[in-house]
Amino acid sequence: MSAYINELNESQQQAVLQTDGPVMIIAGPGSGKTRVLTYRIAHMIEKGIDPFTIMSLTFTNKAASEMRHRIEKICGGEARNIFMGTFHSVFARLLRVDAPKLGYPSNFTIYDSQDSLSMIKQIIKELQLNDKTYKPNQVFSRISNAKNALISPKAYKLDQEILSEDIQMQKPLMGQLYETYAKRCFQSGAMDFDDLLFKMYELLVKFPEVLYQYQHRFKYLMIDEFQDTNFAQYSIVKKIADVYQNICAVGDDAQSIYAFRGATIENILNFQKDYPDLHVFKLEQNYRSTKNIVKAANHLIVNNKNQLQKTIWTDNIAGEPIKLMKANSDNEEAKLTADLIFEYKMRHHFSHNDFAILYRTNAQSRAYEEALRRLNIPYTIYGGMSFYQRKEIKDLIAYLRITVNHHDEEAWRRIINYPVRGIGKTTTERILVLANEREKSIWDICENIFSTDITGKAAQNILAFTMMIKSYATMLEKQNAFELATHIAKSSGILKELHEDKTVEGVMRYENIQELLNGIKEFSEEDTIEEGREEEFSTDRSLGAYLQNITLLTTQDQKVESTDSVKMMTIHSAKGLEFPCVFIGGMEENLFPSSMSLYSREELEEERRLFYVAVTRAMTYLTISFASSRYKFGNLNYSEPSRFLAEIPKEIMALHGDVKKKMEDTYDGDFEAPVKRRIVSAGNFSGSRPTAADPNFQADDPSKIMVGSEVEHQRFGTGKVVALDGLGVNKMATIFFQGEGQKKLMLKFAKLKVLG
DNA sequence: GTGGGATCGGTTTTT
DNA sequence: CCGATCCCAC
Repeated sequence: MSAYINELNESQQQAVLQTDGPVMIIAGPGSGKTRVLTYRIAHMIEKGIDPFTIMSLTFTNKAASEMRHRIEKICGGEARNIFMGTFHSVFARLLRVDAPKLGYPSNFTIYDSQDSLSMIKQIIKELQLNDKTYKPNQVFSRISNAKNALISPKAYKLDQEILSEDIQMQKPLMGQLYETYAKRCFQSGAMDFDDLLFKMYELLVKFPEVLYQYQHRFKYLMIDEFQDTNFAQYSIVKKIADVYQNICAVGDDAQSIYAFRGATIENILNFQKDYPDLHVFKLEQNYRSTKNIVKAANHLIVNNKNQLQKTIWTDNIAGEPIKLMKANSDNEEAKLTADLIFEYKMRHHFSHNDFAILYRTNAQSRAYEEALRRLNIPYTIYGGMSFYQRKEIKDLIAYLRITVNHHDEEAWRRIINYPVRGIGKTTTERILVLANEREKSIWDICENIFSTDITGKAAQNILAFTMMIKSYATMLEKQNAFELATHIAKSSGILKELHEDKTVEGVMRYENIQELLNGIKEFSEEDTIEEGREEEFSTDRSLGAYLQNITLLTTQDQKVESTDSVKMMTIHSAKGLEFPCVFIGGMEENLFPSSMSLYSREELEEERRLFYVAVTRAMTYLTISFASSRYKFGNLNYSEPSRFLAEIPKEIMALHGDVKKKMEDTYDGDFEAPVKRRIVSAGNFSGSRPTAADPNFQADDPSKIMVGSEVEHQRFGTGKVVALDGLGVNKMATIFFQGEGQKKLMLKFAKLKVLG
């Protein structure tokens, strides 16, 4: 037995040594799962199994490449041949070869959710349906669920049960929408995220020879985070593993947090049914966290009825109690957190990397950002609006996409008149109608624009556009991705347009484009595997490969400069990670558990598992906070502490004493009273003149409003502007003002002209 | 067809 | 808030 295996405990060793046959590893948080997986593959390779025959599905691409490096250290360069990545990226790679069998081009576009949603909106409009009853988001998730359950449009329309469901939800035409959406994606040569699974399955079912080939190539399969796989994913791996049955599922039902995406614990139960001679190993010893943290986690999770039996235990020290912080507002919560980070850092000599702030929703990051910035603490936010979703980036990418795949309808709609080239709504809509009528792609219509009733200048403009794209396409072979992208950015006029915009945002957008180009440059020149990137594309440096790569990046794959920084992310994005010092914020009822998840026991239990995941990210220090009043639209109450807090035993919790004192300092002793916050209706300003939208708000010259200005509100009287916040793209701003006799700040929205 | 102001609506989590 | 969309004047 190799030396490294001796480092493992008994159950870990057993899991590593059982390389053949169906295996399930139930691995609690911090139980050394990654190690077991790594050693297991290393052991297989040392045993003589060809790495080329191993497929390993991980949750992030980064996890895959890290694991690859670790195996490489043990076994050498052979590890390169392991087929590794996320479900989506692995299938995308396979489909790049086989998509033509299904009628797709091999350089098919991958639609991200924005593209999908936009397509659905377009279809709803075309079918002249009311988007109040057919809410695009709901339609999208319904379609997504169908695909994840491997229900085709045809099957969907034939299913009486589904139909009656849809009728009950007053959406009898869902089937038609699904069908149209699928058709339009197909005509655009595009697959959405769900298609990568759905089409993969279809491929295996429709083409037995392809299935045969994969079954005999991938003799060993490993699936990490098995609890978060959905029906489609499971069905695919099961098919591939059908001949050799060397399939190893690793997961933890207590950490299943993706039911909303179709993941189901059923998969774990089905796995046991599908493979009766299954070897099950349980990893229950936690090497990550203190006794108190483990205890808290165990006490939480027992409240879930729906779970497999297991007890996590640890030999680690008891550690400090779990700190509970109460703040008056979200901003206060963030400030206290930042203060505490500063303090911990001083006292325990942590580096910034040792801290993580976890929250339920992306929107919560804002307050933390401000607070950390004020203390000059460097931070990195994972997730939220990613770089690649920014408007200017998507615009340029749309050009690249349509160059690689001319039929991409979403890309076309996005850029057909950007920058402005005299092709208006009337023309675009006519082309869309024609494409539908003739069952052709939009590109086909544009190419033959003179065989339509579109004439004159509009037709000329369309022609010029198609010529331009064609000219880009001819460069695909001669120039590398970077040269081509740069050329496109310049000659399409995007760069010029942004360059002329001298506002702060305009300059930023320009810089973003430059950054994107730099990224493409790096990609097209690199010949070694980069951290967080799929090795599969390391040989393919084409523009098409680049596009596919970036759409399938996970939040954890996000490239971070190697700076020492506090990490901020949603709990979902924190899966698989650990930090010495963890802060969980926003523990208020309706926020966590989310008000959207209080309809059924299952949903509530998923929220509890989510909290469980958050708690078990912590190694040494865990601080949980909630605010007694949180800024929020609508009428939800965000002031009650989360019910989950009551499930942690009192004896291992403590109110942070220093924090209490700080709270007193900040509020002159009256910190007990919740901050009164009112949201006043918007006051709009057109140029320098106020409109009548908020008659309560008066200012002599609103365009001059700045910090310190005197302003008047009919109900709240006169006051001084204390701070301005926001000033986003459409120049909406929040005014905080403080009036006489009012101790608390008020919120006010106003549209302002940005000065100077 | 364009650009801007005004208005409305929506908010969980992610590949 | 922030984005999408409607509406209107040029």
